[in-house]
Amino acid sequence: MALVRVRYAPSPTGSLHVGNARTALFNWLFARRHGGRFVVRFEDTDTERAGEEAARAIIVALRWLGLTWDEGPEVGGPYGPYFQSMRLDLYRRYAERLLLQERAYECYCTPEELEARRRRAQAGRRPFRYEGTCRHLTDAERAACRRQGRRPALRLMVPDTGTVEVHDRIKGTVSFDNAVLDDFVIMKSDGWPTYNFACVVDDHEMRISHVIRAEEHLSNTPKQLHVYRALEAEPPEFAHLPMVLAPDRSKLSKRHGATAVEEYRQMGILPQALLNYLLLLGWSYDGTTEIISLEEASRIFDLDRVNRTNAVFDEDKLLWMNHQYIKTARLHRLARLVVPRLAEAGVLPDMITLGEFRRLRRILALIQERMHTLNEAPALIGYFFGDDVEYDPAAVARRLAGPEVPDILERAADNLAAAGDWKPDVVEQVIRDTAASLGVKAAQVIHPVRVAVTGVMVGPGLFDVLHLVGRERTIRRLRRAAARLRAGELVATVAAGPTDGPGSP
RNA sequence: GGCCCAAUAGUCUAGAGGCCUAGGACGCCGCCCUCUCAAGGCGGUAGCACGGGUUCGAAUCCCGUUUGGGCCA
Repeated sequence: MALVRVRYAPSPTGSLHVGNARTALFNWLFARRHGGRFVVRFEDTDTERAGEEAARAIIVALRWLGLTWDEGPEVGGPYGPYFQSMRLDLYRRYAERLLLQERAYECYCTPEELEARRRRAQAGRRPFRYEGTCRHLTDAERAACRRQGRRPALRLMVPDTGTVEVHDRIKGTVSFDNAVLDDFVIMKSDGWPTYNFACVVDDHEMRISHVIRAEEHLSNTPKQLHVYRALEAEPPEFAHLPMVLAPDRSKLSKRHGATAVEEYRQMGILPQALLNYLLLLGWSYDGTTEIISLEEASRIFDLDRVNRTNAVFDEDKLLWMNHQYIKTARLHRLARLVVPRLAEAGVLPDMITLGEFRRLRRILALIQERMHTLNEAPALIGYFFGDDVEYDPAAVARRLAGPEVPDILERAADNLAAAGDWKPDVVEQVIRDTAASLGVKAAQVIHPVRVAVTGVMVGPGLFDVLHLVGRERTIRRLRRAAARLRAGELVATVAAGPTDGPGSP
């Protein structure tokens, strides 16, 4: 195979959509797999909507995902610039050549005239197709139009018989009747190229060998093939990816919730997890293997295992995938990821000491397998920090409501204060001894102590929790909770609160 | 409306004529483990859109219908 050169060519009209991220990923992987080059360029000829800000957002998102490009914005390359709006001269040169070679012609029909014809066709239940009105204008007629102040668009001459065949790596051979095509516009009267023209000129100029893009472009491909033909250029290979859809099988849009890579970043999704999830949307390795790193994927990915059916974006599975990556993340890395979110939640200061960082790592070891997204971190580990805890009313009602609870808590506090080394197994022994001396089951001590110290009913094993919460903090919270219970504070809160549990003994 | 693509459980997928009484995963349900919640282990739920062909034999090939998606308008 000749040098593989692929491109991701987004239109900068918003943030990076997850469907587009998958397209970028497949291109990136294909380039890696075949030792090729991955090019990024912005198709910003739709001046109304395209924006610099959007381009920036897309660049940031691609960087965050780790989909680096060999040529493109910010990195440059031999075929730049990589914004179509900066390549207008090029399109004009190509267009002029086609005009000279009489493969394209000037069209002076105004939008109003075309619209009228379109309506007439619709009324007659006929598909609208530009009939080549201006194909055979004489020089004099053209001059007359220009004198009226009309500016021409440029149309490509398309044969009206025969077929064009798209040889697609994924769809197979797809053929289109030329009869359904018309002499489409390649340069608009305002001097800007149309999508199908600029795209082909760029792919040709940039020596793109494989065009891997979403299926929505399949219907554009016959037109593009006509442009290649007119340019006497060799078309690249095409591969049209199935679409990524919303749960209701419509196009994934804002009303379905998060659609942008950036939103998933904010939700606490890891880039590796998002990439892995996206990889499985339309591609599979053996039908069984699911956890595949980018590195691994870049060795085994290929187009022949891309399927042809549209896929629904399933957030539940993404969350599961994220959990897989969080579970197995190295603690050091996880800690670094989580610090900003803890700071934001006010659990930790922005800057923490090395000692605190180390303690955080040990805390994370306890909860990493129950964390599905990074932003669950504050709720999961907030109680390891600070003086006081917030009590979940339901937890208080369920575990602290009994009349014997204050005694149990104080007894536990006393015994823990007198304990030897503050280690998990020592803590465990003390708690079990406390239960024994009180003549109750261990669970009757464990549950109230957990709620008194952490404020919630759920969490890792209690002895590990107490160990890392720390002796002083543990004892302080136990005594304080006992006192507040005696004063009727905590229970009163519950009685007045909306969540009144059964209040078990 | 015209053209194009597709069709395996709620979702992602394996399957390229007999290996399929259809495999894996998410979700959901149950059990085990257990100080709780997770995690983990075990088990379960649920599918070849429909109708015709071809063939000794079809999830797999062909045609049609239906449904979904895309492009153009």
